[in-house]
Amino acid sequence: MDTSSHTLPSFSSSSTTLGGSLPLTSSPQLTSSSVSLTLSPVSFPPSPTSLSPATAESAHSSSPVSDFAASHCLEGQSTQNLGQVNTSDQDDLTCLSWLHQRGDLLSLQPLAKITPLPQQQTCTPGQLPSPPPAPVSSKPPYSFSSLIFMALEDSPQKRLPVKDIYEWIVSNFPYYRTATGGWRNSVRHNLSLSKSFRRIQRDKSQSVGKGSLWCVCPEYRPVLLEVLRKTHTYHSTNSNLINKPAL
DNA sequence: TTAACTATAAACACCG
DNA sequence: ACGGTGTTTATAGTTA
Repeated sequence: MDTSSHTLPSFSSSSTTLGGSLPLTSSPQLTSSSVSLTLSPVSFPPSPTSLSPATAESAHSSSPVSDFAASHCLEGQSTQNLGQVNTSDQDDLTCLSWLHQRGDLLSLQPLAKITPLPQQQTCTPGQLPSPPPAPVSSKPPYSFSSLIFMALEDSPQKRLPVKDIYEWIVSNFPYYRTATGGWRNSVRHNLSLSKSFRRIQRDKSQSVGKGSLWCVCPEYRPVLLEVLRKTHTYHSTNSNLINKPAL
């Protein structure tokens, strides 16, 4: 089985969340020149989730995500890597390196700042105001790849163990607080299959708990960011047409 | 209709 | 033995 076809954070709008059943109700917002993400406070009345801290903080240009977006540079990685995709990747049918060559990633329209969820404060204490709690009945519009991406970007070290990724998602997307455990399997599945994420073997001397640390592959960062941008654009465009509850 | 992609479920192996 | 983690396979749904 060719797993490569499953590994990319595709930004084709064909995903279940992005272009599929359109279960969404939240409205992620991407901002301007920093290509950062912000949440729309009112676009989706039944907005259950909000674009996480990543998006929220980006409004302040202070979150890891926004920092990344602004700098287009990964921790320990120079920007040159962003445009670099090795030959093997380019040969890959699923290679999305062309995205890196696009010049419109910095030309997103500015959007309204959002009000972050209260849970976000648990992740980034002291940085965000407390918005009213969002309903938990609707599924967030983000693919698991996006969720993982946001979680990793929001971590100080840009890397997290699976357990912390779970916690970040639950903290920022209340839907998953009550969702059945299958989504965790999906998270692990995504981490394992997606080229966007890389496993970092923990230093045994520092190892606390099980598992490895995961980080975003720098060359796929723009791709993941584009996924978020497209998600945002899609839902912004259709917010007045689509208001379908999650499954 | 087909390909591509994502979500979900399940099975299995490994490790602490 | 158990639970968490990581990998792999299979299947279904959706869009282009």
